[in-house]
Amino acid sequence: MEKIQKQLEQVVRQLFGNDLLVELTVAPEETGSDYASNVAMKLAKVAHKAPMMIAEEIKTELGKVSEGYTIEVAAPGFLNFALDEESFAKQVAEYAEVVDISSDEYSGKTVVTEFSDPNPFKVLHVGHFYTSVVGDAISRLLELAGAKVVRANFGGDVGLHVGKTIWALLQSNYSSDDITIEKIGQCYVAGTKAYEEDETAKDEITHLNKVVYALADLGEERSLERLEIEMVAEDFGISTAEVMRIAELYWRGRKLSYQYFADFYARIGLKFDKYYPESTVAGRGLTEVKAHIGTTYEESDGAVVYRGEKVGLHTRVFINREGVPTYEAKDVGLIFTKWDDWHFDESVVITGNEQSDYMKVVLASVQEYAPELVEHTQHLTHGMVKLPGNVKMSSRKGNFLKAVDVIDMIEHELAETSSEEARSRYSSLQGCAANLSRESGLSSEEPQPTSVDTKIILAAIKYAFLRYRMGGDIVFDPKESVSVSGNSGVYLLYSAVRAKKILQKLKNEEVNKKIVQEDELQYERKLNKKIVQYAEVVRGAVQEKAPYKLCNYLYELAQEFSRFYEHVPVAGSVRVSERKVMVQAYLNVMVHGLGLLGIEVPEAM
RNA sequence: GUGCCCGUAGCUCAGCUGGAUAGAGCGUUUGCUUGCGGAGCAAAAGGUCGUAGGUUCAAAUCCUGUCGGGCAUACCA
Repeated sequence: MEKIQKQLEQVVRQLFGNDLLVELTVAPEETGSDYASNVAMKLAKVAHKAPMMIAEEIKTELGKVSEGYTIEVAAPGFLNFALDEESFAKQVAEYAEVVDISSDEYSGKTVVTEFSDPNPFKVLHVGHFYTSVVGDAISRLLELAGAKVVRANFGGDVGLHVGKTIWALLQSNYSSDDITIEKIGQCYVAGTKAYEEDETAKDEITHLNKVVYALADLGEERSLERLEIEMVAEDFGISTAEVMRIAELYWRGRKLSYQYFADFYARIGLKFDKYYPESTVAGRGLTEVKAHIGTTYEESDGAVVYRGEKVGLHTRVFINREGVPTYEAKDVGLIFTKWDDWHFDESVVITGNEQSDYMKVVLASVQEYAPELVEHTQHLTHGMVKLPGNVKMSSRKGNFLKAVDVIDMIEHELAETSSEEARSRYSSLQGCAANLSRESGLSSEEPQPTSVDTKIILAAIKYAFLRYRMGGDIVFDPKESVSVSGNSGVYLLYSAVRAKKILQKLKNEEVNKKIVQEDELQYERKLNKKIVQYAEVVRGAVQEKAPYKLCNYLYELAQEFSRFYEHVPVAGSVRVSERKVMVQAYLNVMVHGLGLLGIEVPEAM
């Protein structure tokens, strides 16, 4: 394809002295060709000639150098290219050997990807699952393109939500020994409710929040020292015993939270290179913002704000009137900290789209005094995860879908299946759901080696998240995601496993000649055509940081293989050696592509 | 009010740096099981691409208006 493109560009330049962008696309099926170009029609305007005539001229000229393909002209001026069997065979044979599509677009570059970003003291919900899967897939794509990727995770270990939670924990008289991640989650909901409904509670929480900031500033060790505790107690006018309790609850809860995150990430096969708790960047953010008061930021109503209106945005508060840095200032601190840590060539931040304008304001402010950091930063956003039927989830009320619930839901869906036949078909999946639930007790930060069943369920979920274009809300349908047919991860896995089975069979093959039907060659050709497009698709997916493009391609590829599988015998055929190459190439591409999505292919299903 | 995102088949989505008859899956209807695993394959029905204009040889795609939905819009993250 690249060869055709180059030759075509050359001819266009030669004939028309014009180096406009020559586009080569995959030709529609009915044309019987493989690739198509519309240059002739684009040239019609500048050359003042009929498109068909231009196309014919190009065809004649290109025909002199063309090799391995034939050219046709179609109304109203398309140039269609059909590859010879040998050209296909050669390319497919390369994929059968090894999938080598690494590009150098990012070679030698450092990219920091930031995603997932859960807050300690809050529960991981389905949105974290989604953004984690998407962020990891994008990271993998960038790694393939040669980048050194640093997966970063930014989370609010200080902030109002912590104040609310600790307040409720104190109200419930919990000690640091008997809190669990579940109790913390419940107390966050209770604390939020009190904050909204009870003025006294609101004041207490605001005050408590400042105590927590002070303790976090000291760090775990110092904040538990007698001398420091006495000073904090004096500063905030509360008893040393109370400070002690708060400190213990805080550090214990924080530890439980980070362990809970690590456990979850390990279960889904993901590992972060760097955690940036907000407490570790808040100071830096405060310093940067304060240093630019009067130039970039200004004081207003006792707070420090940035007037986004001057660049078409809105005003946001960076330091509130209590002197506490808001999320804005912490994000400023994070940008500088990342820069100091990695000197990134690119920083990719992935969050929900509700933060779109927020991030613009933060970046616009930093742009004024550290433009080089902002120029290398890209903010990607995604929508919310919704359930079928437009079910809304509210995290404030606590009635939302937890990340682990996703797995439970699938288990539930499977159990609902009523027919005897289907039940037995699903039994292995049920087992794996149970397996995953059990694994929740594990506490290793390394990604867990996954069993066959776990691979299937993770594939189902990850694929269900990744197949949508990023940006808008997505609908997660548990039923469809484990669906054994259609555009699902399970379907892709199944098609790959079938290919494996064919290859295993061929190891002890007996030659049993079968006549090759004419239509079999059509299925071969279609499969080959699809396989050969892989490198191009990956390039596009990397460029646009769009894993969904890869998903779409892999699904179409699996479909093409399934058709081939149904209609074309491999074992025993006189074309067994040629077909073996195709199957091997298909399997290699599928395994490689799914790998880029963070999905593993099991040996059997 | 202002800004951003979205609107394509009953449902969920591709297609959007303009190109050939707008494509998939689910669901519905109908076929295919001595066969490398039927967790599959084949086929049918289903569309005024929200709507009205404009630009162009050519518009789902670009521009403008408009309607509908979502998000953001000062001390949460």
